[in-house]
Formats: sequence, C-alpha cells, structure tokens
Amino acid sequence: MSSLRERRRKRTADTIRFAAVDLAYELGLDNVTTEMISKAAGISPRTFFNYFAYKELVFVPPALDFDQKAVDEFVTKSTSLIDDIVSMFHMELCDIDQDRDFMLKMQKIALENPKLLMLRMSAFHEYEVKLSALICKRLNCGNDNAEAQQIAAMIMASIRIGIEHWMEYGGGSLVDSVEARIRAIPTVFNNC
Amino acid sequence: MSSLRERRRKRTADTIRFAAVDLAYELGLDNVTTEMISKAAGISPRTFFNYFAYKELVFVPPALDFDQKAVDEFVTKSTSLIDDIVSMFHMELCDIDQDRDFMLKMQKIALENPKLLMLRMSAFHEYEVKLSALICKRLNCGNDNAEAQQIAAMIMASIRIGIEHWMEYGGGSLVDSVEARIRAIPTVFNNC
DNA sequence: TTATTTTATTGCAGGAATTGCAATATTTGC
DNA sequence: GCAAATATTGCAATTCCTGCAATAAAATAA
Repeated sequence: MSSLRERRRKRTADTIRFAAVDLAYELGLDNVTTEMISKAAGISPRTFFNYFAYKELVFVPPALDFDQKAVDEFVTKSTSLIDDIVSMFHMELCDIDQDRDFMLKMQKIALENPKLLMLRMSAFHEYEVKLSALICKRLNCGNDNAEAQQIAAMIMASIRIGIEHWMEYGGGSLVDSVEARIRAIPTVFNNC
Repeated sequence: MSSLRERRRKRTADTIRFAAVDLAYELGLDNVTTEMISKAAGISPRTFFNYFAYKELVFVPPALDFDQKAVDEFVTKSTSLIDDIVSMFHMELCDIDQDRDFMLKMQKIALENPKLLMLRMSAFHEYEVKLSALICKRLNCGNDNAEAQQIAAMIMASIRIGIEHWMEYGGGSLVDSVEARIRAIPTVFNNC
C-alpha cells in the first residue's frame, strides 16, 4: 500500500532528517534553526512543521513497523515467548544496525540535550504499547491486563538497555547486544 | 540541610505548579500561557523560567528523593532484592498516594498532550539511572554493567505499569498496585 | 548589629518556535 | 483530461525562551 504519495512523503521526511542531523551534529542543536534546516532540505519553513510537529521530533528515529508476517506468527505461535520476541525484532534491529553512523550522530546530539533524550524514551513507549497489545492477543486476555502490560514493559526496557549499551560501549553488533538482554530476562533476577 | 532558601524555593515551585495545573485542567494546556501561570502564581514571567527550564516541565511530577536511610539499607543489605526494592519505594509511594487528586489532574492534562506524556516517561528514566547506580553498588559491579542496568530498567518499568494501572483503573491504593507489580517480577515470565 | 557575599527576582529586548489561514500547486482516481 | 483530495507555501500573529543588567533578599562573617 505504498502509493507514490506515501513514498514521496517518506523520502521528504528523510531528507529533512538527514539535513537536520548533519547541521546539528556540526553546529550543536541550539545553533540550528528550523529555517536553516528547511533551507538545507530544500523546503519551506512552513512545510517543516507539516512533517514534524515540533523541532525536536526531527532528531528522533522514526518509528519502525513490525514485520507483519512476524507479528502474525508471534500472536499465534505459543512456544517460547522469549524466542518469539527475538525473532520478531530481529529484522528491525538489523535495519538499525545498518544506520549505525546516523544513529550515533543522533545519539551524540541527544546526549547534549535533555529534551531529546526524553523523546527517544517515548519512542520506546510507543513500541511498548503496540507490543502490549500483541502480547494480550497471544495470551488471550484483555488489553487492560496488568501482567501483559508489565511483560511488554520489561521486554522493551531490556531492548532499550541493549541498544544503549551498544551505543555507549560498542563492541559487537546491535543485534547481539539486544538479543543477549532479551534472553537474559528470565534469569536476570535469579541471584538476587 | 533544608535552609530557609531551599524551603522557600520548593514552596514557590509548588505554588507555580499548582497554579499551572489548575489552569491547564480548566482551560486545556494550549490555552494557558506562561504569562497566565505566572500571574496566577504571583511571580514574574521571567521567574517562571528560572524555576522551569521550559513550559512543559511544570506539568511533570517533581523528582522525589529516595529516603537516605532506605538507600543505605538497600546498598548494604543482601537479602531479597525484591523485598528491599519494595521497602525503599514504600514511603515515596505513600507520598504520591496523598496527592491523588493532583496526580489525576496532571494525568488528564498529559493525556491530551503527547509532549507531556514523553516528559513523564523521562521522569522514570531519571529514577532508573539512580536506581541502576544503587544496584551496581549492591552487587559490587561497575556502573557499566549491562545486567545491573537491565535489572533497574525492568524494575522501573514494573513500577510505572503499577502506577499507570492505578491511574487508569483505580481500585485500591497506589502502594498496593505497585507492590503487586514489583513482587510479580520474578514469576511473570514463568508461563510463557 | 552591620558589612559583605551569595543567591533570587525582575524588566526588557530580541530571536526563534509554532499555528491558522488562504492561495497555489501537485497527485490521484476516474 | 477533469474533479477531488492532498501538499506546499507565504504571511501574520502569538507565544516561548534567553541573555543581560539592575534590584532585592538571604546567608555569612565580623
């Protein structure tokens, strides 16, 4: 369902994003105006706000969609929740792994600006809500189930830690770092 | 160490907060300006920004400090991590329980404004960072330990779910709702 | 107490963010 | 190609937010 319109829109959004990140990486977030970003991206300042409700949003990684096939499997399969989580996120994580440079640039910008750090957190929250709904389906319970919500929250927290750790201390691939955290979930509280 | 100055400062901050929340609750966040808030709080518009770096911050629950005694116990004791977490948070949660009306007002305001929702998340993140450091001390490991970070993140996620659930579906006390989540942590992944 | 130093409050001026509106241009589906 | 839907843009107005310098209040030392 990606019409020309949709693809164009995504492309424009990315153009703006890249321009913004490059500028902010060079000059620092506070020395970059929406006007400068717009000019660099070849759009009008007004259009900027058609794409991003407020300035900071341009520095937040765009929400990825779960792979639909993986989602269907996740909801119906009933083997190991942990295994299924790993495979559902695998592809997305690989995608992010590609954009390492871009991600690290954004990370550096965010580290200097508290507002941005918050926005990144909220990106995870969106995922958490989606994941929670999926888990409810899988467990056959209502969306208001506290346990399902908790499971989703704990999983997303673990994934986030995996990403943060990978960003900060590097080492292997993002996928490895995150999967290690996910697989650690059932046992991490053992010796406490 | 609460000098007159400190107490005054906290009192002023609270005055501004109450004024802001009352106004936004009545009129909606977007129809309230920092000027109106300042006037209602009896301070100058400029002073508003001395207390809150940007407008939205006034609608975020102020960070609470852990009780120092509880912290010391937490770091040194080595019985059940879960139990110790519960007791370390107990007093703070009781405090929040008092301000239920205020919290619910803030919640209602936040629900109508995406930016605010993000800010609340970040409040939890601050706690998470603090908690992570404490857990590292308790476990005698470096601050860069991924497992300790993960434990902290999973705990804070659980606490957040407890709070959210309490806000949304009410029922018993906040303390009960949160403690139920914390105590569920070790077993919540059992039948998955 | 008084003098001195530190911290808070304020007004002002100005740059930047953000929004609503109306006009223009581009895509889409037919 | 034509009509309907969607995007882009310019403009104006409002509000946010910051730096600076002056004034006021509180902490500290004598």
